[in-house]
Amino acid sequence: MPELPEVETVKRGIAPHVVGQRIMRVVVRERRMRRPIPRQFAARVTGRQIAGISRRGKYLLCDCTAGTLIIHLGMSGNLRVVPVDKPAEKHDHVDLRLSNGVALRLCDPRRFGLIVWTEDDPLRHPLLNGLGPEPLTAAFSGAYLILRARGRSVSVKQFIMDAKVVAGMGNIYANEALFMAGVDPRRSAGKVTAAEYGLIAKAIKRVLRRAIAAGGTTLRDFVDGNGQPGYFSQRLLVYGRAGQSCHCAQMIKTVKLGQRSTYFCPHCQT
DNA sequence: AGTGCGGCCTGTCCGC
DNA sequence: TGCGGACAGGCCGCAC
Repeated sequence: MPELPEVETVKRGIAPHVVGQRIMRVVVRERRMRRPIPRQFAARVTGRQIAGISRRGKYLLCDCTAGTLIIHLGMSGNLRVVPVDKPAEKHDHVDLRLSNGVALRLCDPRRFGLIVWTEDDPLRHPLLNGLGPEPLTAAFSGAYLILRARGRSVSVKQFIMDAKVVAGMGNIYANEALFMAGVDPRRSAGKVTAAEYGLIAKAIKRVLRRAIAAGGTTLRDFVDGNGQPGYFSQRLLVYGRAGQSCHCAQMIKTVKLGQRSTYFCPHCQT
């Protein structure tokens, strides 16, 4: 499931193949995504040159001449560079055929993802407008978190998974970061101390950087822009490890917080 | 405003 | 072997 490190991995994987290329042809095989792909999509996008690829939270931004493609991979999406004549398989919904003979192919079995064309400032687009700071920037810190957490009663885990608080934190890395910070995910966000938020912010940055360095986390189906899995799953400390022992020898527990599976060590996280 | 929950969607896995 | 159901979860929209 692509979270921030996986999207960053995809971005780095596809960039060398697509930046500077022209979109010669757009093939839409399935319009039903989180937002239906409009009829005019192909006509709007065809002929544009790709100037660069960037990322905001879990959104990929494909900066083109006079417009931007905003792409989200949802739960199950992947974006790959393939030879233009490679036959499309099930769930290969969109191809962008490029001037260098490759296609950028969007595949998304669960169709939770989206691809949107905008000619306005993409960062002002309703999809991106309300996003919190990027976790790997100086704007994201313990001081910022304690400020935002004032009066919040939700669990600290739900709080750091709130995209309005910080962009791009998904379930896996929220669990890992709280373990690394030694903070119990069930605690109310408003009652976590400033010192603890300092640890949480540092842990978030550390786990995301490490995951990016490992090429992301592949649990079942994540592959990068070249079809390669990520290796961070081997380094997960608590996620998916209920019933196994923590390094402290205590058993890792699981509970549901906001409908999401939550993993923690009752001994290490207080 | 903040909170909680249902819905979207398919593949996988488990138990019967 | 087949089938139903639970689960995975990012994000949105709705109700309170």
